[in-house]
Amino acid sequence: MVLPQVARAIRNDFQQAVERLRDYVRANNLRYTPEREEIVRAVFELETHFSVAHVAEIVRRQGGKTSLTTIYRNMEHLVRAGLVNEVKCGRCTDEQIYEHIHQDQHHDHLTCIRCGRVVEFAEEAIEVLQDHVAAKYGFELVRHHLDLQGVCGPCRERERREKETRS
Amino acid sequence: MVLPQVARAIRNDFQQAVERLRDYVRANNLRYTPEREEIVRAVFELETHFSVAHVAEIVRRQGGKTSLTTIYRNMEHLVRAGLVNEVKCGRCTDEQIYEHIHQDQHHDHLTCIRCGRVVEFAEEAIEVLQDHVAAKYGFELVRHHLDLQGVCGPCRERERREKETRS
DNA sequence: TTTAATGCAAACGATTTGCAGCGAA
DNA sequence: TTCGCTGCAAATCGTTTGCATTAAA
Repeated sequence: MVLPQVARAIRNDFQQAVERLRDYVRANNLRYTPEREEIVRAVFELETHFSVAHVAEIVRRQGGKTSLTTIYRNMEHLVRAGLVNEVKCGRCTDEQIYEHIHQDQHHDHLTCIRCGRVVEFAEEAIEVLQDHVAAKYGFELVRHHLDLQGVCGPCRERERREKETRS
Repeated sequence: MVLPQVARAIRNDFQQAVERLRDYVRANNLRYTPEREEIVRAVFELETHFSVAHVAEIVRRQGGKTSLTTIYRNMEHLVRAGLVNEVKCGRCTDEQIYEHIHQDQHHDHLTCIRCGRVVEFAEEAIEVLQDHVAAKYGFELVRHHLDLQGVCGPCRERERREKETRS
């Protein structure tokens, strides 16, 4: 069961997202279709990391019939509208993975290469250094992808035990 | 025309790579085939960033007839052998892009989202912070992918001029 | 001799595209 | 009424796999 405050947060994110989408649509002379709203609703039902296939699943579960094609065609708009980000993470080779953007807050990822667990973190000092680096090479930084990959505590522990058992 | 010192560097990298591959093959009870050497030779003929298709092209250009399938099957080995890295960069959605590893030196990427130019950089301070972050969450850091995306100087300049012309 | 490696063709799976019909503005 | 949007089916395209054959060790 979803906790009340979480439910509220999801609802708020969804409301904000719809708002943004409307602005985006208006600003670009596009059309606000029920399919688009259905997609946004599904997206914000999902955990932060999701694929197009996940979105389609939720859409169907909610009784929607928006086609896969339409979802694909709209992901690009959601990105441009600032609702979601494309994620480049370690084990996302086949499908493109996306994540919500919550009130514009930025974070990076720490991925466990054993169990796949993903931790999100924000480290201001790293951001500052990145700006310095970009400036040093004459670039104006627009965005970045940082994926730290390693072995998480539990997995290290497990591997330690396994090694012990073996010997 | 390739400068002498560059040619020498390429040759050295290739020699070292072959060495490594032999070690890897031996250590894993695999076989050292002419196809594998052909692939490594092609890989080190290429610019640092390349795809499987690029490798195939060079192989063919050099008169080799190693199949695409075999190249695919061997890229994984080259990665494990420490000869190349998989790269996760901004505009590499469709194909997997790889890069050479030169004497184990590490670097990150700064990509221009307009012209696609890629600058490699190494920033020790960022690496240190990454270790801190990983440690904070109980992770043992194995590797990371950092891709800074922005607009490079020339592209900003060009856009500035275009805007002027328009107005 | 053993069995990993190769090449070909077929399979796959994610994403894209052509096109006819639909509907938001 | 216009023209962007949708759905379907077919097309793409990078990558993987099954299988018979070849060759390294």
